[in-house]
Amino acid sequence: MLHVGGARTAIFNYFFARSQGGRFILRIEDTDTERSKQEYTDEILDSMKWLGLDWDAEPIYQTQRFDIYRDYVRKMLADGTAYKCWATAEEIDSMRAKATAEGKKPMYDRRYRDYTGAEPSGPYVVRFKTPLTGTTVVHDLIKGDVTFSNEEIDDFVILRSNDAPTYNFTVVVDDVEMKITHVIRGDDHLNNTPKQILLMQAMGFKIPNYGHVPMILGADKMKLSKRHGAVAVTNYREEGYLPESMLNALVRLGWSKGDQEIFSKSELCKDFPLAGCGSSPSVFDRAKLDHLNNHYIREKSLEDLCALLKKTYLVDLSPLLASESSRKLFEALRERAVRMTDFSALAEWYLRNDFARDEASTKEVMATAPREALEALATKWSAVPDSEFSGVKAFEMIKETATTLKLKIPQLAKPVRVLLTGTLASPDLGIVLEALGKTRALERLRKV
RNA sequence: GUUCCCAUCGUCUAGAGGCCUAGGACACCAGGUUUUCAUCCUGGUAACCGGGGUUCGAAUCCCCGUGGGAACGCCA
Repeated sequence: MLHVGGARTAIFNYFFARSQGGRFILRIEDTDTERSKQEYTDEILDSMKWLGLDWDAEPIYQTQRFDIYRDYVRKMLADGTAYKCWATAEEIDSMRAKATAEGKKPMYDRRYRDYTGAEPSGPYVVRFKTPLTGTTVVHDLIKGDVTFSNEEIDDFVILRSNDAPTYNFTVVVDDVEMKITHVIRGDDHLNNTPKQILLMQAMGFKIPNYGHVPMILGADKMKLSKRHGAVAVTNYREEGYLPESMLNALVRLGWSKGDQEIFSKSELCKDFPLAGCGSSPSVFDRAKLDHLNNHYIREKSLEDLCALLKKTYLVDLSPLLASESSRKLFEALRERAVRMTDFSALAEWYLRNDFARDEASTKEVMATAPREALEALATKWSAVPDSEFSGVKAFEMIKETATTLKLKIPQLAKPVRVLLTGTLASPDLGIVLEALGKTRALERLRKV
């Protein structure tokens, strides 16, 4: 799945590429043939499309380029910058245990690095002959220069015993072959970067620019994981968030431009200064996402909302588009919807006559409801000719009735609201009445 | 454990030595508007991790400490 961290990285890459007039290319790093599945890739592509991160050209799958990587491995073997290693898993485990016991980093002990004897039979991997001395500096666009001592870096595996190349090797080959100018990724990769630079140097490649963005953490400041609730982009779509909100929320995580909070996709495509990236990790906040989502829902036309609700959330609000009065109601609902999934509950009382009621508030309000006032109101409403019944007029009658019977307006308005909508939290009564119309309003009022 | 990264309100952040009595947004609280809830308007609470330097002056630069994160795989 594409989780929010990955999505944020993709967003930074996308806007950086677009704002620079560059190309944004999607590469599927599926070299772990045991674990990669097309359905996972499909979900990622689906999430990218939903966010509106359109990529240039066809995605490149690394599994289709294995021959290319193997050629490079052969070359390195031939020029002595890589070597075969026959160490077994058990041997490597004990090497690491030994190193740890000595207070060192768990590493391979390089026992086959200079091996010149006869090649043992049995499986082997190919390892990179990492320089034993010196330092490697990552000139990071976000973190600045980061220096690594080469002796900290293992003779890592570049070709597995099943003949599949590893991530650190394939990305190096591809970054160069695909002429990648900027590599922007999570800072969990910062430690990989010197390995990749060393490989590039060994193969005589030009080093691209790197930028490592800080991670996104859960509310407990731990690495974001499933126990923090929704982490997949598709979860958020299901929960009723708009791609605009997601994009806006994610782009402001670890990046800013002065005090600006609202950013549109087109604006970011024109201008996305990398200098706006911060260097400390950030916590993803649902409350802020909610706020943004309400903001973007309000910006949508009723037609767009209706189409989106039908397509993605299987909710049909087209009856609300039908008349002037129901459109006014739709507009009022749009103001209060935080998530797209809120609409069906918000509009239910209008769409169905057997709508669900909020039992608690109904009971409470109706217990003290002024029966005679409700009846008087019903009589007044029914006396109005159908063609002259309006929300404004019907609401005026509520006020009149209340005043005449020496009631405070809310004493009558509250029960009316509950009877009409089943809840105390509904839009303006004038709008409700106008949308409902005389017949339905009366029907509900008489259900005392 | 080792290496690397990071450290401003609860959260996202502004801040590139004097403009900082530390600004904005979300959340929260209070008041106002309103026929309810919400919206909307007004106001409020709330932060520079600690200690040393450097400097006339430090949230900003340096060092140490502390805390957090990441990496150390025949995962990516």
